[in-house]
Amino acid sequence: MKPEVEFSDCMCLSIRKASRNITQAYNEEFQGIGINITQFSVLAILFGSGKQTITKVAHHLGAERTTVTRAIAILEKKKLINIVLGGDKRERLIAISKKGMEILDLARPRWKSAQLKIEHLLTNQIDNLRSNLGRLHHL
Amino acid sequence: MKPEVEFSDCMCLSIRKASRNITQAYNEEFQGIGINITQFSVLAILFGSGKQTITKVAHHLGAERTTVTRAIAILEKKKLINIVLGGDKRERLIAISKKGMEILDLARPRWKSAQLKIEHLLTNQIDNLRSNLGRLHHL
DNA sequence: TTATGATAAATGTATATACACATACTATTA
DNA sequence: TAATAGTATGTGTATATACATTTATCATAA
Repeated sequence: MKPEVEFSDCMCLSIRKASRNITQAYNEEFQGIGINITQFSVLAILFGSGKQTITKVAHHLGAERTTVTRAIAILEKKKLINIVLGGDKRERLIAISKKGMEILDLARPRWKSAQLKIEHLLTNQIDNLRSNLGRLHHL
Repeated sequence: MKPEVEFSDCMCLSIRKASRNITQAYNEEFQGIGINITQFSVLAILFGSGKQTITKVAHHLGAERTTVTRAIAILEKKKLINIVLGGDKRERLIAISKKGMEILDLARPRWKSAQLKIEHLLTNQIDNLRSNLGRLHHL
């Protein structure tokens, strides 16, 4: 009683499972730091690209704007960012705070450690994988 | 003012972004069907492997048990599954319902279409990618 | 048989994600 | 200038995910 379509190779299941696993691996490295990989990625972008709107952060991350809005709210509650109004009163400009910088410094080696573990696991295939993932822009 | 660690190649960001993109691609195919790719995957497992506990469904999916619990609740509300108690009263045995079968039949070609689009996009690299993703078990 | 440990599942809480809709402000055009 | 279109953001709602805790039941050992 086999279905006409073979479901066991569903790419969506594969990628989502991998995404969960990798996310957990990074978050384990972040234990005790006070942020997770999501928050780290926002702080890293603010550090690297400076003060900017939520919409721009979302573009940098390739994430939904409203998803970033919720992430920003969490970072604000933790005092890891500063939010100021610009000339355009629709905008809220987000900047990493002093406390955010301190935590980012703490987190960087943890991120690097997680990154190296993944890279080690995927040796020689990282470039392939990254280029595969990059193609997904066009969906 | 470059950080010591290059963050732009974060594997976690890459995979999560890809996961969101792929999930959206599948869900677009499912528009109008009444289920999404998550629900489809549960129904497909119930169809393929028969009546089983939530814990076993979670194992099949490689997902958190409590995540599956919430997914089951949604499928139950939609009447796409039947839940019965077995001899072991701790267990709830989940089976696909008649209505679930009908929707699964509707959804199968949509799934196949999404799958083919992804595979086409990743031609010749699918096996590489799948084997990469498969390695993530060991994290 | 009773105490204890193991197992299946639900629930509470926090966060991540997507989409529809609402709101406020800016820019442009008639 | 007034009307309209566009932009930045927030909020409501549903679902996905993870982890801690709780509850019910089963299995096993004293």
